[in-house]
Amino acid sequence: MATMQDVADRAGVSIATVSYVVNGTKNVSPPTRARIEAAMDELRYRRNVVARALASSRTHIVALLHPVLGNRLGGTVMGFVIAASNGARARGYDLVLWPVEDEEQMSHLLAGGLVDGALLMEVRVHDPRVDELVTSSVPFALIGRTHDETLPFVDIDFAATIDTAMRHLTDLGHQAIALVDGNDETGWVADLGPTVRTEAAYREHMTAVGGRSVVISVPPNAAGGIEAARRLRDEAPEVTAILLMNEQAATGLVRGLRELGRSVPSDVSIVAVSSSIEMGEMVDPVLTVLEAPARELGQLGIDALIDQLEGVDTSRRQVLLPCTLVLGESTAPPPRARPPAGPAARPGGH
Amino acid sequence: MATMQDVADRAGVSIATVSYVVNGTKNVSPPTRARIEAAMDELRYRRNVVARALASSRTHIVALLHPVLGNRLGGTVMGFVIAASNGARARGYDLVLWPVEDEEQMSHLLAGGLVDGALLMEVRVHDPRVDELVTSSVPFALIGRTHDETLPFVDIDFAATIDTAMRHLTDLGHQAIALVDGNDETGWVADLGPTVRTEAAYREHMTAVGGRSVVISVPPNAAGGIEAARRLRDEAPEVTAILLMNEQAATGLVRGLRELGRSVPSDVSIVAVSSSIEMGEMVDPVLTVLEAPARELGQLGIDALIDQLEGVDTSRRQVLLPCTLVLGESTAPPPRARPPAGPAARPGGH
DNA sequence: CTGAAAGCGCTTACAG
DNA sequence: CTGAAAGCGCTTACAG
Repeated sequence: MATMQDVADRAGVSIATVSYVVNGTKNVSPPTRARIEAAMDELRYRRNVVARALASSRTHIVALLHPVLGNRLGGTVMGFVIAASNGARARGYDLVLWPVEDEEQMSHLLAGGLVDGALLMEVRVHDPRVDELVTSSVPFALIGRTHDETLPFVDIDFAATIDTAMRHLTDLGHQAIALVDGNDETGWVADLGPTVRTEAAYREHMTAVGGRSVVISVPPNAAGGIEAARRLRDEAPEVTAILLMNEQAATGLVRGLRELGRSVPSDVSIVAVSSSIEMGEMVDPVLTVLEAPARELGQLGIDALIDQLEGVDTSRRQVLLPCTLVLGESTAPPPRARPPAGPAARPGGH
Repeated sequence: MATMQDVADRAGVSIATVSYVVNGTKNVSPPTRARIEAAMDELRYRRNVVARALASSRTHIVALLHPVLGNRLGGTVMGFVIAASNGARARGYDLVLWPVEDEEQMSHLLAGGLVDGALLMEVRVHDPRVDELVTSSVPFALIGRTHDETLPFVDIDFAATIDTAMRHLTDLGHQAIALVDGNDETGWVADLGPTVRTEAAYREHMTAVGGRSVVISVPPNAAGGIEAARRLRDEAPEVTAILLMNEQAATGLVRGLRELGRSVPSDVSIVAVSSSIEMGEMVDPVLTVLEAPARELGQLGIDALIDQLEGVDTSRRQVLLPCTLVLGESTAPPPRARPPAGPAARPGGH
């Protein structure tokens, strides 16, 4: 591996001058620059990133902190990770994945000086990692928000998203709408920003329209979905539409409903919130989803972090993106609102 | 941030001695060691990993090379990434995610000296990245195999896995068994090791038992599944069981079959190969799956790489792990082999 | 068992 | 426009 000194020798200049052209930090006369570039080509020179990091005290590496607990499936998370990784590279940074158990381990890692900053995902409403980061001096960016909404963040606009979902269902004629979301033994899922904010937006909407809020929390799996169907029958049989914030329970829910004699969408409609088209297609009937802007969030998150590293004031940057409604086959008018099938039964008909 | 020099000053020793206790590279007398450890605690010393990397020419970072093209959903990939990341940390390494378009970009990145080695995923049978790596001197490990089976690797044992699947189906009484796998415009999916090896093992099995091989390749989505159902009816109506190597087409396949009047599992059985329990649960009926050992592969892959970095001879290490059969609801005896329902119809009955 | 010193490959004021 | 030189914070023969 050729070093900068090798290039300097071959071009007949000092190592400093090579550094200037490699980094574009100072003007170098065209002839000198040409000689240096030729030398670099001939020697296939690649600047050693470790040496650069030590000398400049900037590693150009950023960490993506992912909680070990939360390795949920979900195309959303994967899309987000990949977008962040690509976005970092596009700006000359590398993304390292750091599985972080708790805030203590996090500080430990951050103190090693390997990374210039950190990007947090799966942010909880009460997130000790964030508390630790604000007291430390490590630059960071959040995908999601804690309860402290004065910090910068990029996140899904849950209010707008739930609004869209509700409008879609209301336009179809639904009034009794329930929310089915996720839960686990640790309480981790229940404290996630998306869970909390979706529920808040849902309750707010129901209160505004004078309806009753029905929230059912079940584990993120097929059994959870079946349980949700049963509890809905027992606790709120009037419900004709479900907001689903638990994609892994989707198939179980459809199945549970069917086993109780209710089919989707003719008896009950389902809208999956903050999901993906791919996940929606895994269900029969194909789910109507509010597609999470995973790639956009990944990109915006990494941009916020890198902007900050490069001196841009991001302290006031708070970005909210809504999910996009993608119609599937799981939503339809509620039974009573639907016009009867044949002309014979049409009320007030001929 | 305290430096090693700060620690040395406070403990009244030289910086070299501090380095010896930090790294455990030389014996240090108990009293000296105690003084140094106290100083480290008091100063909250953390060794600067960048400086260590430059001095030792070992960064303790390894890259996980993931093709940008192949950002497929799939719990398997995510599980594997997380296991590799955890496994690396457990051995004192960090994993960086590198989205790599092609082998040229890969070499470029590797030349920067940031990583000690690379772990490849989504290995294709003809993989230019691997060709490039063997000619370079960068240590690497493969999750998957190319056509060149003299290289070390860790991979799924497709022969054993297909064997298990076939035995399960054969035990139930199936004989006409088809393979439905994946395909895309680029041909990328078709060249993936798992696709190629599953098909080879399937054909071999069918030939051995004197059956006809039926292979249907469709896009990895709901429409693909529906297409597969139609083609099966047209091209091989005798088929009573399907090996599915395309989890994203699963729901479409079940649905397509049903729309053609064939239900799962009473008319047609399905076994999903190299899938996950989570994905199987996304389908109704819950799929019988051959669960991929994602976490084990991630762990073994990272271990192979790190062992190599630490001087262990891994040149002969080839590990194959079978998938595990997890029974769902999608497999049952074929229609004709099943005993009729009531005693009235029992052949040879009273 | 401990230390002085060279060196890893760069960046960056500073001087000319 | 170009260069000499200090310095980033460690590791590692080598010497004692």
